[in-house]
Amino acid sequence: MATLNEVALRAGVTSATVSNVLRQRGRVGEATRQRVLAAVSALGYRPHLTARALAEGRAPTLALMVSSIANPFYPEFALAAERAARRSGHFMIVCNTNEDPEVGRAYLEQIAGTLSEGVLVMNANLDFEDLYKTERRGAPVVLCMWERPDQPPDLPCVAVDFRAAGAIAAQHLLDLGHTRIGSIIGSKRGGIHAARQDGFREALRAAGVRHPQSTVRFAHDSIRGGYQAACSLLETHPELTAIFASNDLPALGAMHAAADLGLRVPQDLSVVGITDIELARESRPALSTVAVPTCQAAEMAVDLLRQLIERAQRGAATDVGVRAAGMEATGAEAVLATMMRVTSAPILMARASTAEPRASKP
Amino acid sequence: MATLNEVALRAGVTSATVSNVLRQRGRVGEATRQRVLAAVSALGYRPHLTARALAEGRAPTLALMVSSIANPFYPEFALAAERAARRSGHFMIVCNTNEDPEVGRAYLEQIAGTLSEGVLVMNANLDFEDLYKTERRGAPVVLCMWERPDQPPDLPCVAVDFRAAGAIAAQHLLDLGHTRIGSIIGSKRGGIHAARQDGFREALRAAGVRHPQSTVRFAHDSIRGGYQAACSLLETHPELTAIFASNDLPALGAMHAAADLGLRVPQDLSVVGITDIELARESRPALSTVAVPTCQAAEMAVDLLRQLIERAQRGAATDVGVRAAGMEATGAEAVLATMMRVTSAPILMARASTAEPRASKP
DNA sequence: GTGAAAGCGCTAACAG
DNA sequence: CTGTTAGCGCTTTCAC
Repeated sequence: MATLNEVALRAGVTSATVSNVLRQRGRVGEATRQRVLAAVSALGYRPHLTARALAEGRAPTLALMVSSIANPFYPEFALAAERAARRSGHFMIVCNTNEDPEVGRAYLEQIAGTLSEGVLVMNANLDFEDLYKTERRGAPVVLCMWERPDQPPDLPCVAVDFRAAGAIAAQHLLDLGHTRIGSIIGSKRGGIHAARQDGFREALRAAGVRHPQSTVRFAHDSIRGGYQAACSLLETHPELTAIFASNDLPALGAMHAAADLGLRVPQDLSVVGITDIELARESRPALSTVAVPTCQAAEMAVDLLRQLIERAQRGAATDVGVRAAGMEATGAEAVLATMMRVTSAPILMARASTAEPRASKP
Repeated sequence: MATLNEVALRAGVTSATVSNVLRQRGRVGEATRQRVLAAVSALGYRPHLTARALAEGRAPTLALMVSSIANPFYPEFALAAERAARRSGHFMIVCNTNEDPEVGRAYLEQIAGTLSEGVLVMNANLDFEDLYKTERRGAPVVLCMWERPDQPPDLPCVAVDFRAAGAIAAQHLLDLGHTRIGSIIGSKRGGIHAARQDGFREALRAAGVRHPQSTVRFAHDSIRGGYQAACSLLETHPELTAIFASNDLPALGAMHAAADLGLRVPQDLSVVGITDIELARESRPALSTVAVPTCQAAEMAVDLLRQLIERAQRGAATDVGVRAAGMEATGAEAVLATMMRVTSAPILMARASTAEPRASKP
């Protein structure tokens, strides 16, 4: 691998000049410019990214922390995030934490600020303390899918209004005429899907539809989890005409359960999910769901991160930027702490897994 | 971020000593060692990976080239590969080429040898010339899922015997008593799935079962592609009792098609795929398929890459290592060019999508 | 316009 | 045992 110096030697100039030519900086004589360019291509010179980053005082990558890239939701996000990162001149390192905060900490310790200029966090079960520490060390952190725009966290984030998503799902079922609806929440009670559950529940209440605790199941956020929860739900509550799942995977599982119990979807049972992962379009019947702007979120997250990085490099002593409504500017720290972007609203994707309830259902 | 020098200052030693302490190198007095360690934790020192890599003459990452991480097969592989990479002290950069050789080239140009020490290539539609060039520049390249152990490529690779996989799928169908079998190939004719098709076809021929061209469809390697191909197949050949798909996604699509055409799987139609992606276990009915050792392949690929990297660093002038059978050692170049590892054999996962054909089928 | 020089943070000889 | 000295390959003032 040819170095700058070798190129310089061959062109009869100094490495500074070659650097200037390559970076289109200052005024270099046209003649030398040509000589340099010739040498560059003759030697097949390519800049050494590691060396460049070190000299520039930056880091060449962004880190994406996920619990496991194998979760069907993440690859779509990762794809969009990587594209966006490339646009800002970064490569993307994928960090699978396997839901283990220790692993997450080890990653942050090692690469934040040294190999990665900033950190994107998908729901990876990280210790917030570790994230604060990372930030204090100078490596910006962005939470990629915050579920409560109404309650900004102490970290910059991109928020998706999942409460609205839950409400939209509920409204869809209500509009079809359902009144006996079960729900499957793909997290612990009060866990990550709480906002979705709240939105759903409130929409039902507003419509005067009962939704007793006994028709709610908390499940693992997977097809299998949804399957089990749905079986339990339908066994104890055969009168249900619809099931809401807080995520697409459990919704898919619920459809399987229905099939195994001899119920036809959507004639005997309607099923609706949230997210609109690719699989939702490919299932049989196609899953009705509330689409969340995944790609937009990824782009906004990377963009926010980029801005934070720029600010950090400029010394954090300058302007204010976007911040959460209702907050006073109490110094850069506080402003950073509540910086939030909100994606566009979730939208209903009515497909084949929902329909009007059959009047004849027992 | 504290630097080595700051730590040294505080401990009253020189940065070299701190480095020695941290890297457990040479003999450092216990007293100074303690002082250094104290300073390290007082300052919260963490080594700067970029600087370290530059000084050591290595690169801190491995690059994984995939066409799109959103392809359901890749995340499982990427997860295993990342784990393995961590073990060898590397972080993993994901490079989505979007099937575009230009994009792939741009990645290779930029990071191979400068930010990434080596390159893992999943079927990413890359230009082989670019890969050779990358290798010549000193960044080892490993093909991760070579489909023909019998025909080693000119690049180090991990091969999976997909021909055997095709044969196993065929044998499964034959054992069940099927004789009228259609096949869906998830690539172009003679394309990437050719070995799977060959293995399948030969097994049928060996058993004396006819498999005319008219019962073969080439399709896009996706659920949708499989769906369309299966519709076409079943429309023109209603007598078929089974369908073989060269990949799980098209197999899943074939199941959907059957459902839409009023055929029950497996009673009216058996479907078998290849790979055993997670989804295969979660489909209804669960897909019978031939499992391929994805994780093992990932680990072997990273391991092979690690060895190549080590060799490249030692100067490529030493030992010979594993190489394809029947090749003479004609210098390091030639040896490298034909280095291949073969994973353990694919195995049948007989699940619910296959059964004996109904005697009564028209 | 171009070169000389310092330095990014760390490692790796080699002296002492 | 510890310090000194050179870099790794590149960028970036600042003179000439």
